Amino acid sequence: MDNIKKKLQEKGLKITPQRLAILQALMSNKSHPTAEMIMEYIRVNHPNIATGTVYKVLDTFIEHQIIKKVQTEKDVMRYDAIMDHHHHLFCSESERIEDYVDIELDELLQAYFIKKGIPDFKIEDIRLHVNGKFLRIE
Amino acid sequence: MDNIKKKLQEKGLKITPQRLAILQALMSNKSHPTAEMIMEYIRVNHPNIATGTVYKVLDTFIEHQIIKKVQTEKDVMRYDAIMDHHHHLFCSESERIEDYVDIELDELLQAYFIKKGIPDFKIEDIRLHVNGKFLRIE
DNA sequence: CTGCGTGCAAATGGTTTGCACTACG
DNA sequence: CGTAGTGCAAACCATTTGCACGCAG
Repeated sequence: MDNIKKKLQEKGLKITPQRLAILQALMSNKSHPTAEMIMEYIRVNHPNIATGTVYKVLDTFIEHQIIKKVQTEKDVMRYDAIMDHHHHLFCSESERIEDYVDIELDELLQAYFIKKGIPDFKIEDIRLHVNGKFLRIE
Repeated sequence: MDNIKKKLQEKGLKITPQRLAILQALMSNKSHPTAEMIMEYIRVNHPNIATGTVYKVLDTFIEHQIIKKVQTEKDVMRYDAIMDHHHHLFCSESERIEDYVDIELDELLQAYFIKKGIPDFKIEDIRLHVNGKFLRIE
């Protein structure tokens, strides 16, 4: 929790109960929640938080690189508090999205593109979208 | 153009001027247009087409696997008529999205994941989101 | 204190929907 | 002809915005 406060301070952001609640929700919840899921989660301890505030706080976090938006084919945005380089596993049968970390793969890709390159394109970042099915229920 | 008609017939879809125009627009336009861009493009020859119709046609095409939605971080959907396996290059400075085909890479990835696998996950499809900058203006 | 952050409610904008009408097969 | 497809306009719904108030620094 102090960890969370420090994160805000480092970025020069004011510490407010709302921001703490939202960031804490995102960090405890690794399921890449939507704005609505976050609101539901924090509403227990934070009944009066406004919808607009949640979106504003999320935008602020994104601007300051504390969280990221996750791309999906649906029209609801999902948010991710893990900023280390990672890929995503998308379930083709549900809304489930999980992180996938694989340093070996990253090195393989890096080596491949250093050797091969893409014409007229400067690569900054490569993310895999792995679509498939989870075999274990969670 | 007959090619386009055949595509619709194969899927058991009725051939209508609207569908032909929309599919033709998508196939001639490799820039992954939004619904609005498609409407603008076909409005020249097709002034009376309804917004709702465009979305319905696009949804029908997606259902019948004639086109795909492209994932972006923005809240507008973009559409892609190229169904062969390919990856995407995203420009970090503009809205430009280009296709990236690389069989060698696909083979590399396939070999890698056959060997390594992902625990409790059955991979169906892997797409790279390559973020970066285009060095040549188009 | 001073202005950034919040709550609220109204506005926005891409997309969807319902229904009567049209036209493809 | 019968039904899938279209046009139109209203509805939807996630997200944004404007503004007055509140609270962190």
